[in-house]
Amino acid sequence: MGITIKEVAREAGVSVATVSRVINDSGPVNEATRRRVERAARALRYVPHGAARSLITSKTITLGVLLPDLFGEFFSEVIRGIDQRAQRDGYHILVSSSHRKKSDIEAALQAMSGRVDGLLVMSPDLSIDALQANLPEALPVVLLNCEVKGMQYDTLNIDNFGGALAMSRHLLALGHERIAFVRGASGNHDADERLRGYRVATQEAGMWEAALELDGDFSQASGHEAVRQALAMSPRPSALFAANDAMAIGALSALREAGVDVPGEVAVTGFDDIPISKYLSPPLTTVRVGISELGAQATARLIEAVEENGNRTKRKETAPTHLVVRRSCGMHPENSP
Amino acid sequence: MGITIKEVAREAGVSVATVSRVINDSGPVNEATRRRVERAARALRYVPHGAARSLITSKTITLGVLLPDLFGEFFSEVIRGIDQRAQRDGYHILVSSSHRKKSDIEAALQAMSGRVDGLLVMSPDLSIDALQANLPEALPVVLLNCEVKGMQYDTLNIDNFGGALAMSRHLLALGHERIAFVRGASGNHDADERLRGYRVATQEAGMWEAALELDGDFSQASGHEAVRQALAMSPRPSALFAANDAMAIGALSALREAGVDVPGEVAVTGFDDIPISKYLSPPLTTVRVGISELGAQATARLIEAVEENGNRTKRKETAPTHLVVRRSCGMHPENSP
DNA sequence: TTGTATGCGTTATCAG
DNA sequence: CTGATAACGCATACAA
Repeated sequence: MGITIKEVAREAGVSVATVSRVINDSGPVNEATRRRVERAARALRYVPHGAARSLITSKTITLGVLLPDLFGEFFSEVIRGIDQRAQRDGYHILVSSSHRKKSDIEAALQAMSGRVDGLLVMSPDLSIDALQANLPEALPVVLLNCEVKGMQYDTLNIDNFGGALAMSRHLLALGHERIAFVRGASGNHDADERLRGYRVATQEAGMWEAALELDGDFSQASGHEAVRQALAMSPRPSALFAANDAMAIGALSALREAGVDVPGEVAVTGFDDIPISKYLSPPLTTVRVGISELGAQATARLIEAVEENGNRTKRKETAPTHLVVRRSCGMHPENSP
Repeated sequence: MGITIKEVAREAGVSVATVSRVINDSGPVNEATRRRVERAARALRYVPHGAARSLITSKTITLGVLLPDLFGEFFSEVIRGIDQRAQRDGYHILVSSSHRKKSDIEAALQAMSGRVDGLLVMSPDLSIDALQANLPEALPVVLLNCEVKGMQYDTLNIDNFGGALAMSRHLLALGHERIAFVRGASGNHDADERLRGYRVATQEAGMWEAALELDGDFSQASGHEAVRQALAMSPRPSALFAANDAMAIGALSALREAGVDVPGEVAVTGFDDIPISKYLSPPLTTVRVGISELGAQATARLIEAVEENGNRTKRKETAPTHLVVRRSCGMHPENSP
């Protein structure tokens, strides 16, 4: 057990109230006394107990972050954006990831209660119901890239559909007639929407073909594998649109191994715009979504809700906002087939 | 404010003690009563208040993680390793990063107190003194990749020197006579040690030359820039050893832009072995350190210390361990100049 | 099997 | 300016 405020008070010959005033710089305190208290605190290596503090102030200066996984640069970027914004406003982040089972999520949610002032949730598999059932009524929540089922929570979504649609149209405009698409993880909301964008674009151009849709799971390895299938097709696709950058990178490496010229023979595009994309050769063309900004923006919204909540203004006087992050395509692969 | 145990007790017509027993499954309780309590709890959406719980049990089931930054895949991997291990043992992680100023670190350290059961610190710039001054006496700490100044804390270090030494010797053994080295961030402990390994190897072979040491700061951009300098030299180096993978990736892209064949004309090697390295073309040769395992191992050690600490066994009955993570080189670039 | 009462370390509200 | 003292929400000896 550490040193408590009580021991500091005794050491300094004052009451705990005075020590508290000195520590928090709240209320008036004689300069000499202040000095005595500070010296005592330092001598004893006193550090205030966070949990006790939270209990009485009902503030934790901490934001809970629920993530599905921590693989690859995508989540790294999201966390970075979140952390940066949080830090800027003096908040910490309590991270919990890799929740496969529903019970895991519930446990995490429960464990967060009383330890965080707000919650940032990015869990495609999580239902709103599960959230509601395991969350204290009053906790502000921002949903990041979750399927919006109700309107009760603030949400922030990547424009998956629009991005994929625009990129597909772009490729079509370049004259590509056979565009292969590497799907994301099955059942994943992002994956579904991107696929939908691809389908709408290719179907409206009369270029859709079931065989051109390749399996994938967002991993580099699956992108690598998809290329093998694509190369076996005849006629061979002239463009490959991967549902995320990681798969595009895997695809790129497989194409090189196979001695296929990129983008000469096959154009490759991704989705996400993770930082490393710029340093690949050739630079990966990708739908830009501003990942870290996404995290930062969501965090900003959450903090706003948290502090607003602090004013006990009945909460929810402001309607939930539903933002969609616009994206732009890196319109790069100028090679027409 | 959320629902408290008291309200559940009233709703169920029992005392708070009974509710507590039901929630924690501690102590005996009549089956019928249990049912009543559970129903009441569910009806009210009761979720125990974490801070209050921590206060009385002096357990937070949370590990604090102090990181210097969150850039790139390296830290992403470290966090992943930490989080996985933590989760496996039922702990959460409270992350705090980007501490440039000393005051930032102190603030973070203080804010963690009472909110975590142990601390994982990876901060090359942090002095042991600063740690001691701002940490409760009793908090278990594991230092990850920090310069070991004293023996008071458990530490886990990458074998930076050994890895760089081995890689440099490997390149020399392949016949390279002019090996350029891209330094890491100045003042960084890891960077210094890797540089030292390179120097010892090249000097003992009589191949060291001041001009071959290039500036860098661990960023991809700096690797990119370093290549421009290297290419301007004459005679041109036949190998480039970057102090981390990110810079090696930047170097790779610059070399491609310049039309230089890798590894034909210039061999490129890195340090860290971040996951993406495998998918570059050509695959990046790198010193393998098992980043996520590093995080996992450190976490395991910390949890051990935490739980040992729980038994109030006076703490520190076990001597601090100082592990050095062995590394191996990816002995890949078989091209001799 | 259940309830009462105490205390965890702080901050906040009042008197003095 | 300072000091008692009551919360905060919960777990737990101890009584019943």
